[in-house]
Amino acid sequence: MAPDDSTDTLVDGLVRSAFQVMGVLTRIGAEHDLSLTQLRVLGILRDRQPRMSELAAVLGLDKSSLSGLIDRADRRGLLTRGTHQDDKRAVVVLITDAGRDLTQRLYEEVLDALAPATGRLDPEQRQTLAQLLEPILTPPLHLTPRSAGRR
Amino acid sequence: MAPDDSTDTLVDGLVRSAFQVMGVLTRIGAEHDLSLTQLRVLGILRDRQPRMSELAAVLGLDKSSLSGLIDRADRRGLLTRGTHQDDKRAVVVLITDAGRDLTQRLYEEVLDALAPATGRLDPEQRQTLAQLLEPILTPPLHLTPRSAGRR
DNA sequence: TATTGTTATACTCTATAACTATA
DNA sequence: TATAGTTATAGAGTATAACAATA
Repeated sequence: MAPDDSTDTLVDGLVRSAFQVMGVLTRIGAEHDLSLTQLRVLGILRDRQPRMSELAAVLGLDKSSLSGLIDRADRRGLLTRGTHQDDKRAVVVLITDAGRDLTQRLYEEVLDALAPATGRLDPEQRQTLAQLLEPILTPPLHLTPRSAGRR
Repeated sequence: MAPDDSTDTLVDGLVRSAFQVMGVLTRIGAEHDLSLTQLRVLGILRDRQPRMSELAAVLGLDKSSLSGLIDRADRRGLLTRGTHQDDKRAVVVLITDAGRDLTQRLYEEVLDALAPATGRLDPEQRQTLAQLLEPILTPPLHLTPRSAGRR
């Protein structure tokens, strides 16, 4: 309520940069026949093995929406479904080697695509920018890391 | 190529903040039965009267995709189609008063929704952050402002 | 009874291809 | 001929509702 000028300007910049970044992610995803959501799923699976319901919560989707999404990525061999040790109702989602390889390639393409933008700052400015972004980032929702109880 | 640590960390922050901002925009849009793209269209129309082809270019969509999108927003009275003065093939898109009102309300909701995040910085930090974002933002594609020749 | 996930259904979003009208 | 926009069509993404299996 009663936001000041600095907030206004900041939100404008955040929204514009968000659209710009999403544009890059969408384009790179599309070049590999991946939707933005699938891209995001692969990113999440790099270091987690969530169950369907956890994944749906993180993505802000209904669990029914996830079934088809995971089906399509599964059919392409990017991930697989596994069973949960303790809860026989649950399904855990696991990235495959092929999925991991693709994700790594995509990540490098994103870095390259954003290089002209990030390169307009010097290293010190990049560090400051990253540090200032940190507090505004919501801590990622807790996801069971590397499957329940393991590690 | 050969990105350093500061770039890596920055891109990570930019991507995460992008997903966070998009999450807010998607949710607020959905609460008003608007897709992210429709939200963006309304934002663009606040101060421009682009033709269909220009709008498609800015959004990165095929023009055929835009027809239905504009149809649905038109049916809801948020915008209208007008004719171009010089080119009888062209259609310009205009926001209506109702559309403008809704857009203003949505903008305030976005500010409110992001307030907990932006409030974690003090005004000086907000200003610095906005200034550091500026150089990484692509200048918005040129759109005929306020219809060709007017103003 | 409540929760996990899937399926059936419907609508939006998007692209490709074919079309009409105008340049 | 080329460009602007629409329409037809098809596939992906999403939500709601109903369902089976498990807790």
